[in-house]
Amino acid sequence: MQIASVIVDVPTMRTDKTYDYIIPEEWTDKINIGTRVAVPFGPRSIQGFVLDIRDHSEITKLKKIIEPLDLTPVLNEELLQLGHWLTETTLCLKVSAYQAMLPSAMKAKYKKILHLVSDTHDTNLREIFGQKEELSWEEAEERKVLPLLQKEVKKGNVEVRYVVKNKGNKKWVRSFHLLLSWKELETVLSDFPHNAVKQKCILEYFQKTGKDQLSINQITEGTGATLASARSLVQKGYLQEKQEEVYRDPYENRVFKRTEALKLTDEQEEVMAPIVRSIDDKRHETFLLYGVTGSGKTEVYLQSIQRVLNNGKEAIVLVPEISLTPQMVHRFKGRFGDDVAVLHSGLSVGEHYDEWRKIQRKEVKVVVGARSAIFAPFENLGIIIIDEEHETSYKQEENPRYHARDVAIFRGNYHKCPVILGSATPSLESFARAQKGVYTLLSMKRRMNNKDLPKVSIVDMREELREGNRSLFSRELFSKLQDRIEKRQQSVLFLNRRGYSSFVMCRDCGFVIQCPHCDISLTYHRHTNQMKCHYCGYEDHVPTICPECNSEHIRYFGTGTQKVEEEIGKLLPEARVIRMDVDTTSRKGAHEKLLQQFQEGKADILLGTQMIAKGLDFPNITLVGVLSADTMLHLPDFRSSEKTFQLLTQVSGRAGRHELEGEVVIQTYTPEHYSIELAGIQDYNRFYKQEMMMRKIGSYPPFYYLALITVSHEDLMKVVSTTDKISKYIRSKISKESIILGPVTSPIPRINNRYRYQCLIKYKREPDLAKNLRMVLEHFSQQKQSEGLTISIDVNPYMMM
DNA sequence: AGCACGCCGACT
DNA sequence: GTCGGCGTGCTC
Repeated sequence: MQIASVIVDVPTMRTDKTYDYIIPEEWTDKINIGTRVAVPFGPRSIQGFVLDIRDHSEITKLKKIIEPLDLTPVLNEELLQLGHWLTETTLCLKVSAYQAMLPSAMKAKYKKILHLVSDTHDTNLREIFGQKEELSWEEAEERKVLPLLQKEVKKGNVEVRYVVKNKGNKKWVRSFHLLLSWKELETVLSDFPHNAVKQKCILEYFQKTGKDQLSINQITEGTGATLASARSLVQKGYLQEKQEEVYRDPYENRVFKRTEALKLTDEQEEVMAPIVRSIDDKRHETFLLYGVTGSGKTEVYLQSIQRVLNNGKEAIVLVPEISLTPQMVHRFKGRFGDDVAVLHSGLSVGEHYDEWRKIQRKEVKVVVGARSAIFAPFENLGIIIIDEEHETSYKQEENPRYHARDVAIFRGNYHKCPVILGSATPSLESFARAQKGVYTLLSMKRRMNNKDLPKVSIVDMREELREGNRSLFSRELFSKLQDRIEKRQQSVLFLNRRGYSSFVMCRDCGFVIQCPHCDISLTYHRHTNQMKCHYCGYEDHVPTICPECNSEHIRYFGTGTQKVEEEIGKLLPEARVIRMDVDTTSRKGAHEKLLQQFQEGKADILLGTQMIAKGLDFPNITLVGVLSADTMLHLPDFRSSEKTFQLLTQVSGRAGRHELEGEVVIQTYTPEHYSIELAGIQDYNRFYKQEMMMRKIGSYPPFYYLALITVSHEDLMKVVSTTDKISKYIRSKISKESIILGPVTSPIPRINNRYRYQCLIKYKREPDLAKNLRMVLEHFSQQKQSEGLTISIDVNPYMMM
């Protein structure tokens, strides 16, 4: 007898272990390690992952697996190992780890069904069920017969069945297959009964198109006939009806212009050499490809991948979500055509699932995608590339809290293949590792067009104020904007995060309206004239008088993209502006469309947030303006300088990428800050040195590793005491070289009426830390359940909030 | 997570 | 005396 060890889909600590089940005879060849299965668990049935198959079990009262949910295993040996490693390093549950590796379409849905026991003659029950034997739980609830039926369940007249729904994700199309040869068809048509015109039309359509298979849509569109007519032909034995599986193609009807490999520059040749060596030697090596904006990193990626494909292997390319712009997709599809699958959050669940299955069925060789694409189920990986390596979106902010870079290196090790981390502004962690020789540093210092980096001027906005300029634009930026419009060149205006854009404040007493449930200020939204909390979703109208001092001088402050747009409208009425922010790009495809319009020269100014910082590569952009460089500098985050520097450098890189020279204007209230000053002269090396010094002084990464424990509960006292207990426990278990900060309040002390406290651990080497942190989770898991206490642990956090 | 079992208050 | 509240504990 075969026994399967199964991880069940119940995301709690107490069930975070394998449960043994008997594999029924009829499934022995279908159920393998890595297959998803439906299993009984208590009174219900749920989904599980088979992790192991053995011939005995210590458990005596074993149940049987209900059925397999896949024909081929969804997790291979590598992904199983990877899942195990994920749970160990990020302290997450095993189910969460495995689920994170699969498309969300594979997450089971459960359905409860009330089933009428067959020998019941109760007329009342018969009436409720009607002709059917079954009734869905939801329907019973709706018809308000649930309490009655529950009583019948106790009596044994009705039973509750639990069904694991392997969501019908595949898209099927009804199609008809011609069973006649072309010659036979001709004969049949020549003598076709006159009372069946539509049927004749269908056969003639087959003849006309010369296809031996047509979908029902093609038939109805081509002939006006209906399904019934086609079915009649099936009856006559001329056609065969089939269900054909089709992929939903998000890039359907799109032609990608085929591109050829470009001639590499000397610098590109130089960095290619060690990468190619690593590919050909089948040796794992992590490269940090540090190349200034416009130095041609993408071409290096493309040609490395070509090399890998020539060796019969596969490639994963990660790009940050926001830069999954059509431009990047175009370049990959253009070079590798149908060998490319694209995975990103803009796809529907079904589209995502289809792309994933193309990978699983080995129908593609290259994946371009956001963070989770790192789990693409390739079995013969030859290279992993992470573009814009420094981007924080590679870190998942929910369980499992993994960093794609770490997963990439795990997989690179497994497959003995190179991992390339590319950036114009590498993260300090990566650059430090490259300096230490852990990664191999490859540099590209020149732009491909041999143009200098754009000229950057930093404008002190305090000075502007002193001179009486209260507008959003400095005189310098404004005159340059005017100049570009006259010259019919394009400009990009960059504004920081929407969340910090505008808040509501009283001008008399300075009172800022905060969320009643969270300790952060509410954001003003122009289109609804409401204030909204970005953490809990609370919304309210803007008050007409200040709740604090009753003054009427209450208004919104700060600068949102909408406000800038209005101001441009006033100052430069002739300028055509395209605004890109969360509001204008939320509709599917809007992002792409707006960029398209800008590219076609339908606007003079592109105004936007974060999302326009990357990937823009239009020849006519000659001016980039950053309206306020310091908004993110003052965030309570040790990486805020790094983020500011990266952002300013990336944005500046948008200008002058082609023939025309580019200029950049950065407006700031703190021009003396090193991250702004050094971004201005685009001096990464000096920034690196300066920032490393700051990190050393603050005992932050890359000098120390971090682990952050956050405790939250409605009761402040409980939070403080729990965090204190945890801090004391960790202190007792950890070496003297490590630093523990806590308990301290979280940078956002309250979200959704729950108080938040933290304990931050800074360490260099703590082999037992994961074990101890797991102890903390286990120890408090009981309290967690009963009292609603939440404890989250983030190893190597990126968001300190 | 769900669900059963079990022990206390407010009702026919 | 019972219906139903949700605290506790378990699921191979």
